[in-house]
Amino acid sequence: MRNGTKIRQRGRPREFDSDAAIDAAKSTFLRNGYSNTTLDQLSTAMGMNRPSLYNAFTDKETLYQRSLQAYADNMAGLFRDALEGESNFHKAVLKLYATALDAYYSETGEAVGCMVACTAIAEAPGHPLIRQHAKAIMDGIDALVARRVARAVNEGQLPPRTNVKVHSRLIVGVLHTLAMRSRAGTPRKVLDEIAIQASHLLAPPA
Amino acid sequence: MRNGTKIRQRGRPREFDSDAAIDAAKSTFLRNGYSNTTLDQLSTAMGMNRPSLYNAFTDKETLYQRSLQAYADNMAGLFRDALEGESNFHKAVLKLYATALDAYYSETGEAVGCMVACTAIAEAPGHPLIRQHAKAIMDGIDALVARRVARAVNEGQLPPRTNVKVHSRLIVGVLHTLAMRSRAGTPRKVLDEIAIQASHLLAPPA
DNA sequence: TGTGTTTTGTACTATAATGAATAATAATCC
DNA sequence: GGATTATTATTCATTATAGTACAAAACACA
Repeated sequence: MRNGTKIRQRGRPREFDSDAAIDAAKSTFLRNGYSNTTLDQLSTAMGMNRPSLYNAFTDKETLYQRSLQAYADNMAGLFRDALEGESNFHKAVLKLYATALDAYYSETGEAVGCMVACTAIAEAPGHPLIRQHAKAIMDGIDALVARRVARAVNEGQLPPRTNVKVHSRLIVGVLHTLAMRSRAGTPRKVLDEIAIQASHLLAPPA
Repeated sequence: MRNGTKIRQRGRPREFDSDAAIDAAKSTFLRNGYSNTTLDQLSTAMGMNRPSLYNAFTDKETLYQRSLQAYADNMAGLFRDALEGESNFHKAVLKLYATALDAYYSETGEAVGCMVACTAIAEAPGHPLIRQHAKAIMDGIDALVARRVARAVNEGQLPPRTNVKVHSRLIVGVLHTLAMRSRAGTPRKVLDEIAIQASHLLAPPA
């Protein structure tokens, strides 16, 4: 189904690139949230009209889920690279936070935070599917970090009695506050300080 | 203007209690978020029809701001009591987190998290006034905690070189992840563990 | 060249949302 | 009791929003 590797279809060819369209939807949803985004905004941003949009992505909620998953996949990749690329655990956590902040502040100078923490969670009580999806993504990030924490324990960079699960959730918890605060308008400099201090407490250097 | 201490007005008396109405609006907004809440839902929950609602509270955004402020005032009071009521800093932080979790899980068994973190922040990019309001409330909570942290430093329960501002923001940051995770559907037991572990790291006992 | 297939674009429908106009109602003040 | 004032209840106007019907367009295949 993905656009890059697709075989020529039978009928009239699509005039949009599926990945680019999802990417545009992602940015729109990330900025405006789910409920506050209209299909007109989406179809404009995605460069396709509503019937094409419905034909390709079923409806608003499905499109949101697709966008959310794309966002999560991308962020998980970035986080994994940050964590696994550094053998020093302290530096790995520092890099994790720097990577997150780069993403949270990326969109055209306006801080938007994290799509999961700042848009999906808001819809949780009213949209069970979105809640479950958000929960699953958060669990995935926890697990990603847990693997790195377990390695740090094995390599003696964290005490052997460390509760890996809980400790990972605390490390991820800092991502949550960074997301919140960035979207609230806190200057990046302040969040850099928080990230550095957090990495000292949660991943003591040497 | 508040209802409890009000002098008899001239015309027909109001049939609703202002505080109770705001409280109902608060619950509705907290659960559904700002954009996903309709004025019909609000007027039903508040037990008044739309014209009365508009007459009393101007419009949706103003009503939201009033509700948000009421929520923030209430939570700030609870947090202050939790922090100041305990002379032992570790226990104070534990109590802070327990207080927060009680609130995040309060509404009829369904976890709703924090109104600021989970509904106001979502609207931040599209509604500058809500963003500023949320930022101000978060700064207030930071300051509240900072006072308690400064006291802990003075009383030798934290090292003298502690960066009070940053450390407070980390303590508050744990509230953010608790809010996120509760609304995502994480069982309370898990969040209790996170809270305990966080208080050990951020407010070491003795 | 013609047929079948899928997408596009225009236009439309039904519904839901915010907000307001108006008249009836219930109190105070004189 | 009559005037004044503020609130309530009904109703409505305007806009916008999600989703769709239908015909024209652009391709593959034969």
